[in-house]
Amino acid sequence: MASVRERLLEAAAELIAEKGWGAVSTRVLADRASVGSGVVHYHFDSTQAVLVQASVGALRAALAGLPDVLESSSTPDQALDALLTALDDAGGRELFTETFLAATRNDELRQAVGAVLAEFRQVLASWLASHGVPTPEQTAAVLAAAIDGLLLHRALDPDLSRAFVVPVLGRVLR
Amino acid sequence: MASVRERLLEAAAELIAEKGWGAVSTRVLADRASVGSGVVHYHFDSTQAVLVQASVGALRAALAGLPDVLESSSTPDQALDALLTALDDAGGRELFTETFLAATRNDELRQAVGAVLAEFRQVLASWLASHGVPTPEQTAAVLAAAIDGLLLHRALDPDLSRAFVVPVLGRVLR
DNA sequence: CTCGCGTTTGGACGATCGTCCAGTACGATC
DNA sequence: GATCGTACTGGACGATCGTCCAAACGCGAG
Repeated sequence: MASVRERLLEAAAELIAEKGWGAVSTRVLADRASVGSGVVHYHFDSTQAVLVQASVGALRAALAGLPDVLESSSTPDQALDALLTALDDAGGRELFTETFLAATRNDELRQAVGAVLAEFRQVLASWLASHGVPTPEQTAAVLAAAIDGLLLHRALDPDLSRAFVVPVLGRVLR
Repeated sequence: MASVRERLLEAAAELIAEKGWGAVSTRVLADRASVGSGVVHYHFDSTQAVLVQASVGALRAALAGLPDVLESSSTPDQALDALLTALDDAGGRELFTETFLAATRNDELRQAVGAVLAEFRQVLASWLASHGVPTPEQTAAVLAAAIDGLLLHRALDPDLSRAFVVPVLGRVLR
């Protein structure tokens, strides 16, 4: 069984995606991790701190998986498809959107998210550059934003499948 | 002075963008509208109902402005630029993202947002079609999602200006 | 002036919030 | 077996939550 600290972080990531950042309370969090409510403030300074660490951790985990996803793709369209698939699996789709939104209202979180996003763009840009995509930095930045928007819209509209999206969004990679 | 009902809806739209959907409370809402706290439940069934009506109203208002924005553009890139400008001005950038996110957790809101989104896509698709953009329906759907993602990322990264974005995203319109 | 009605107020209610803390459980050390 | 420190429990605290309601207000009709 994972440590209590890890269980709390896992529970936090689940609950942010499920109920929204503002609706994750100390007791709901402790219940989901199957621990007493007091343990949250034993391992963390505040309930907000758990949410910040959990969401940033999820972002970093997704970033760590990026090189593998890109390595296994030989064309830009394949990479786009693989990217969408990978992000779909990585925790609830809503987790990333919730984290970005919370980052606009919390300076510490904004800095951490900004750092992860910058590295995401850099990794993506260098792959794009080595595969002949023009203006790789700008393309990577816009692509990152577009993918975030797609994660959000797909939660509302199941028709927005990868097969539907890739042929269109793939045009920015030419 | 606008009616109390209208002031409450305005205040709700402001506060959703400012503090997040889950952090708009009955009393904060009443304070912002400069009314007593009880008046919220005189005009509306619940605090959630105010948020739903306010956010859907803002979405519809943005939709109503779309034809004018498109009419005044002659090229796809111009339209994209005008679209980003218009949405920047329409209430806090975070309002749309918050609304979409809340819609994934509230069936009534999901339906209303889905209807507005469908009409947005349809209007945009027919403009794209008449300006020679291929696969206009799919392009409109992906463009709508990409624009939402850009609104979110721009809140975190001021470098993501229109001049930066349009040349890249404009490639999907070719 | 007085009535009646739509509007608004501010406080009461129980539930839940974040945080804190006295107390318990338990393995390691002597 | 006694002692200790870490990990954890569950309840107490005051603040705030959504909702409801008795009372007061403003104003046109009679």
